[in-house]
Amino acid sequence: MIQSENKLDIQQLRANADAAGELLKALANPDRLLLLCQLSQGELNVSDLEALSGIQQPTLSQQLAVLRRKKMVETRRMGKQVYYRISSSAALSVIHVLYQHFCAGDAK
Amino acid sequence: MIQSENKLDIQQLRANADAAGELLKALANPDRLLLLCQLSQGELNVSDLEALSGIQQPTLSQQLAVLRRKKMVETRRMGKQVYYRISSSAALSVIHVLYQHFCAGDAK
DNA sequence: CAAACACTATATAAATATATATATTGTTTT
DNA sequence: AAAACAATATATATATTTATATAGTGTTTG
Repeated sequence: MIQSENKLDIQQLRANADAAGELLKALANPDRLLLLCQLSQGELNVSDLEALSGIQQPTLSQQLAVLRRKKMVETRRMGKQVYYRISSSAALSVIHVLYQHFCAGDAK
Repeated sequence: MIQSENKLDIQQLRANADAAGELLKALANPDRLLLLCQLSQGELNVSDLEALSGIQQPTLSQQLAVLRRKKMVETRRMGKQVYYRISSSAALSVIHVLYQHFCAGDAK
């Protein structure tokens, strides 16, 4: 039955689109992109991120909380510092593509 | 001056993050992703998109309007039909990456 | 030119996200 | 144990997005 196969395809596609949409919503904010861009170079603690991004502390914590909640990052505590790293390979892939398109031409 | 160089880097990064954020915001919705996914295979008119996506007409028009406004797609009229195609290469790149991560394992 | 068709626009209520200020929780140092 | 430090949590006003209903525009057909 072509009709029902087609239906299934749409449902499958929609499920995928929902999942991909969740990922993009987690990334679709300049602050969070900036943070993930820095983290794509390796693990950093919150003070590092604050200095490298120029994001003020309350906003920083709020946006890091979003990234934690949406499973984009994982953390590890060492003494007073909390270190962040990217935990989503899909997020990392998107960050790389964005880097190509939006940062590749920048002077170093 | 290391300090001012650093400042410049942050400003440049932020400008890039703003631009990339605009792109992701345009994509960060399941309906729009589904539409762009279909369009990544080639040009389609609105009736095609409605059938292929299962999105109801008013929502479809609203989301197509968003994609037009944000310059993700371009259109061309042929008689009564309006044909859509992806006009943003950055969007296309992101769609491809998402396909790899979220659709690659699907049964055909 | 009127009806049908394909599509776009407007309106509005509800849900989410953002900006910003303030308070709180752990950890180390003295 | 108190002070200082690094980070998280809460609160709230504003803005943006989404869902949904309804109206309108441009094109072809009879």
